[in-house]
Amino acid sequence: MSGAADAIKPEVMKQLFHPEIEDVLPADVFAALGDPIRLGILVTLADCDEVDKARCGAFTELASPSLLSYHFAKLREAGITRSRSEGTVRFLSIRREEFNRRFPGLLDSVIETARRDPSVPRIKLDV
Amino acid sequence: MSGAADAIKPEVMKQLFHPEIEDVLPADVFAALGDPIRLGILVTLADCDEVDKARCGAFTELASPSLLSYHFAKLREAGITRSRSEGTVRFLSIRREEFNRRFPGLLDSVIETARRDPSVPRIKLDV
DNA sequence: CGACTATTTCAATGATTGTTGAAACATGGG
DNA sequence: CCCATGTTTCAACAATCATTGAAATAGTCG
Repeated sequence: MSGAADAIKPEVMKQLFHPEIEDVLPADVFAALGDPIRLGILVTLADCDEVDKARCGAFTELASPSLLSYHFAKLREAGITRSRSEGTVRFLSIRREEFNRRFPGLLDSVIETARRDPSVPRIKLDV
Repeated sequence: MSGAADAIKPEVMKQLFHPEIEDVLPADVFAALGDPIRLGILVTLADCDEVDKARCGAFTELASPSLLSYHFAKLREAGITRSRSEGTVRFLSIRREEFNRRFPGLLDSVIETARRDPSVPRIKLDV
């Protein structure tokens, strides 16, 4: 429109839906946890969360890209994770503080449960 | 077979399947918890578990008998509850000790989570 | 712009789920 | 034995789920 070059464009990829934490229902949370791949994503995130640098593309050992995207959406829509875009890459993290406020103590025991169990697949993120 | 009258017949209703607690997988547990009616059954049981006198028929506020039976089976097959028959009636209880041994701390935070949330239906058992 | 990479979306599929109502089964009591 | 009661099973159904592969989209870099 104006003659000025739109040089400084803040990288804003399409925003994905994240529910308000108050709107998250327990049954939906548990349903989201009821799949081994998603539990694998969760424990992998939990073991990497301190750096907050878990690229979506780093999970390909768990499933194909498109299937991963499906499972990422399930976790995100259940209020468990947050997806943040940075340039061409998308990062995934656990909504720890919010989730702990909404369901105190639940996340820790879920993660511990999943972490302890060999049926839950996990990968080593190369951060 | 023998001429003796089979007078003393211990009341044995058809045995329902209960998995060994070691065979229970976290993903199946969470899937079983991923339904509001089943969470309602669980918190109702939790609030009545001390007496261990929760008749299956006492849950009819939550759903129809046949639907209840379906949800009871889900909880049972996920290793969360135990169904015990006594004459014509069936009683339901939480497999607390076993479950706590298998997944330490999980059950308590699940029950707390469900108990706190108004989206989980609950009933008052008339014991 | 055009090629390239990362990720999501779409369409299609078979499997599983939650629900309903009718039928079957088990037990106890006349 | 027949009946009443409590509970499960069965058959059906629409809805959702997990999975696949191809296509679309967003951003980066030449």
